[in-house]
Amino acid sequence: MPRPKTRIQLRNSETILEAALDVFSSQGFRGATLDQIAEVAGLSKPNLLYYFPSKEAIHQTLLTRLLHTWLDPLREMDATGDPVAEVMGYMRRKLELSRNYPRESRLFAIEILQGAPRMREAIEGELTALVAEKAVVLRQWMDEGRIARLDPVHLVFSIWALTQHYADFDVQVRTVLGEGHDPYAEAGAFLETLYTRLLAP
Amino acid sequence: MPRPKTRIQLRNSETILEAALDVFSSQGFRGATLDQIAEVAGLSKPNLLYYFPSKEAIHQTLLTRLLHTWLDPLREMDATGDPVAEVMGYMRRKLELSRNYPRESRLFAIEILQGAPRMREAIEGELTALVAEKAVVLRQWMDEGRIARLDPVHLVFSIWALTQHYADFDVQVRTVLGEGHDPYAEAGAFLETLYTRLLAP
DNA sequence: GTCTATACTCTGATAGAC
DNA sequence: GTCTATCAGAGTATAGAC
Repeated sequence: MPRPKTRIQLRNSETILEAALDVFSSQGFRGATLDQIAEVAGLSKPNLLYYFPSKEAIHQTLLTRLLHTWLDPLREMDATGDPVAEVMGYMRRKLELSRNYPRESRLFAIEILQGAPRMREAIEGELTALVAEKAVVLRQWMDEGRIARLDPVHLVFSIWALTQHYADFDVQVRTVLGEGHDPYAEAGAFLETLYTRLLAP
Repeated sequence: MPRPKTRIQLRNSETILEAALDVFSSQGFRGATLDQIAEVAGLSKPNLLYYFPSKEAIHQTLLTRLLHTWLDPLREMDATGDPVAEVMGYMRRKLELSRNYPRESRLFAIEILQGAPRMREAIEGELTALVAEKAVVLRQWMDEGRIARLDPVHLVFSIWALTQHYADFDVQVRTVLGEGHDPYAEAGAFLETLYTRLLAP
């Protein structure tokens, strides 16, 4: 039943995807088992395979959905806005994404780490195109002297690296910080300072 | 044969670990199979299990070795040196580590991403202690006005995130950059600028 | 639509010959 | 020390009852 029609089908599909996100993001594709997903979803294993043709299909559905969520913050960076504010806004939106969707961040990270076997197409297409488009905008701002001259693509990489770190390495971050810290609040303040200093013309 | 004695035993153990690093770092613990490791190592599967008691033991050996390599660059940061030069030096050594040991970086990343099930102890102990020790040094430098006042732990996180990104997300980095780029050379230049601006008092 | 039962494959580990 | 053969368990997927 690849295309759910009824309300129940839709709800069950969502329940499965929600459970699958939980398991795939913490165990990776091969580490995850249908048993685990079924348990989290509160459904039987064959029932999972009634809604999705295979484990692979569940995973693929998650990845496809993820890509849009993931690229939206960059897409919103506006060429007509104030340059520093736009880059800072992008950084903030990306950090919020890490805070609010850490499982999605880890799902994405595991996929890329393992060589993007199920996402290569999207990375070569949509993602690369978007970065290229925004690099033009950034370079324009640099040419106008409105932000510091930097490699625009590596500037984007730095935002990815610094924000996703807090979701992907959550265990390490919380362990090193110890009790009584709000990692994302502190990260927000730190990154605010970092990019203020970096971007100043 | 947990403790290799002869030269042949030592060489075979190393061959196995080398192959295992290849496979574990690109497939994760569960994604990796003994068959794959055996194939890469050019040995038979039972022969692997003659040298190591289990798949788990191979993995554990890799992780244990890894930790020291991983922490050395930070350990070398010298409290008596020039502050800016010391932080920059640490960043450079860490980037070199990503360039020269990308598989180790990915092995570490996958482990943390999945909640550090086999490394929690080391993170809670050795790693946290080292960061705490170096945070004192950094804070001292800040108090003396020799580098900018920043959260020292998040400063360390930023170095981890920005350098490891190039190893862990290698596929994405190379795809987005396209042909004819040297990611690490460009990263080096970018990070040099970033930390020069960030650390200036 | 959902369940029980099961087929079939993969994989970690062992036995035993050489 | 290394190999062939094989076991036992886990895991994906399907058959078929209800």
